[in-house]
Amino acid sequence: MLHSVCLASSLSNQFLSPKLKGSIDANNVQTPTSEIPNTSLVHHFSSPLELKQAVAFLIKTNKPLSVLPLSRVASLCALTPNFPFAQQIFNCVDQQEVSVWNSCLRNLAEGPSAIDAIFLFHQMRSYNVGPDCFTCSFVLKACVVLLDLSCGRIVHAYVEKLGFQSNLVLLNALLHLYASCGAMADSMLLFDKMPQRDIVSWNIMITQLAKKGDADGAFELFSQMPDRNLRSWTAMITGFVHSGKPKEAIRLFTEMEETGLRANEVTVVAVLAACADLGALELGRRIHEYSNKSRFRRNIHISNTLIDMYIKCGCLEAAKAVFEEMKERTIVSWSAMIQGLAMHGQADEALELFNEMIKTGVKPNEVTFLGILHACSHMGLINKGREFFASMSRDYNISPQIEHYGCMVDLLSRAGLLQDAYELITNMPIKPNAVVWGSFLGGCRIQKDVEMAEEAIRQLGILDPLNDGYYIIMSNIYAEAKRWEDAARVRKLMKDRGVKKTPGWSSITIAGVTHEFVAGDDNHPQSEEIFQRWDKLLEQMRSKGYVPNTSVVLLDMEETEKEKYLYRHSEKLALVFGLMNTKPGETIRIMKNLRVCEDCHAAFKVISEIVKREIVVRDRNRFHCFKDGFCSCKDYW
DNA sequence: CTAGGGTTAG
Repeated sequence: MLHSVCLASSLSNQFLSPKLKGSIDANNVQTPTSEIPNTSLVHHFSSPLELKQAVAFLIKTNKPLSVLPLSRVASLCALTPNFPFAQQIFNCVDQQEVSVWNSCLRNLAEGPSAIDAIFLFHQMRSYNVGPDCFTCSFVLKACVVLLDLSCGRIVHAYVEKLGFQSNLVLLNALLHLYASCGAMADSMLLFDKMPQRDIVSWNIMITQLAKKGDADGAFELFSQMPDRNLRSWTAMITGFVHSGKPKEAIRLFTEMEETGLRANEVTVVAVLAACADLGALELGRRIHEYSNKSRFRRNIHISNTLIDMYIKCGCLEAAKAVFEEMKERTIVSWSAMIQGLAMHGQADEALELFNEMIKTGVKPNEVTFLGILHACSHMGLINKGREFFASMSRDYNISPQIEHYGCMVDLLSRAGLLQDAYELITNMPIKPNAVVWGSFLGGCRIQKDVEMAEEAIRQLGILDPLNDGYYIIMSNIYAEAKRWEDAARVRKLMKDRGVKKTPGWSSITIAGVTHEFVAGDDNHPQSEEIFQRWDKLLEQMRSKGYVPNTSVVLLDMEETEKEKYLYRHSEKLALVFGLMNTKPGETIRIMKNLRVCEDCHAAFKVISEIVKREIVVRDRNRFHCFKDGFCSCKDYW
């Protein structure tokens, strides 16, 4: 961080004049004892007082002032007009020397106070010092950090005025700046009219387009570019992941490997993130091995992403193993692990981990609390949840965001405290969004409270009228209350508004091939066998006391018809297919895009006992791990 | 002497 430039030879003569030496009375400044070679103070001072101490220390101990890092001295003085010696010190600097300004700018732009670089740049202009291309480069860097578009435009004007139009480094920095400030049109315009481009120009555009969610546009550029390096591939893979296209990300990664390029740390992180989204455990494991074999095995980003990948693939134990063997952990590692335990319904362990984290001296952030609140919500720990919610602002000065309120509403309404939840919604300082009302609606369904649900759906009709999920829940609530006309009315409303129901699907991956099932699916080549196997299983299930719960079927029809529907739910098809195509005793892993259905949940518990297998289901909210007739969610979900 | 692009938890 402190790459200060020492102009060793010239500093004592040119920079700190005898006049200055005289102006600091070394005997009146408290300095560390001279026995300690206080290199840290001499090199790393960050306040005027420390600079004063450093100068006094050097004078007192008869050391050359030339060891002081010029750029720090100058930037400190330039930025601290109240410092009594600032002007004098500053006057000793050759103010017309652009390299001195550049050194200061570089340090500031790279450090935590990029805003000072901008300030210094303006001051430099007021001293009538002409910027050169390095000045522009450093200032642009600060502009990107601060998203300071207007300063960036000033620099752009200099670039034009000073004739740097063909300097690719500067043009690329401008591309980056415009795009990251949201001025994508300016960025594209510049990109289009650039006399020439290099690989960096293309990579910037790919990254930025993908960040804006335009993965197709990014891929078009990726396909067009004349040359690609590892960063191009990585940028595009990351772009697909961020645009919710993990399959494309993995396909591209495979293609990259075929060209003979080897993934580096960043590529590995991107691919692991794709595996996490897809639940692609086998590939994830392969990448883990590859990463361990490579020299970048101790990369903290990779470990963090591995934790997330294993969690999202349902391998809590593997995630724990990665977490345990990390030598250093960041808040991301802790938060990911806590969130993972929450997703798997292990609230006690999540809270334990939180305490351990606090003991280690790591400060929680807003994401950590989201994980903790999730844990409480998934296990119905009402008082603990309330306590943590209060604690986050009181003890850690983190004000709850809309997501935290969403968690609390979920926690309260799921636990049956609909009134408390409603009060929280109406009293919260932020305008409740669709997610908040959606959580409330979900609670209403569990509590079978039609009236409250109607209030929620009114709000949701305004906040998120195109989201099919809310209509489905409402219609479900009516259906469960046997209010078929109302249920039909909601369905019609949905149709009138042109809202399409998201088709539910479940998938299972066997030997690297992912098989997807939708409800009633008879397209799979093994459909007949699946249905037969299910009928056999059903007999065993009935003898264990399984009774089909036809109330989850929304349509008004005969009971036997309902059962038929029920038995063709996508998760059941995927499970039976899995049982048929894996070895006895092997864990079955299923993914579902929606929440798992109640009847399937009951059925899976019984089946896990009959077939003596662990069945792990990842639904859109959390994991259910079925084993010996029980589910890890303890039926609270 | 000095400059530009790709990374993790919700």
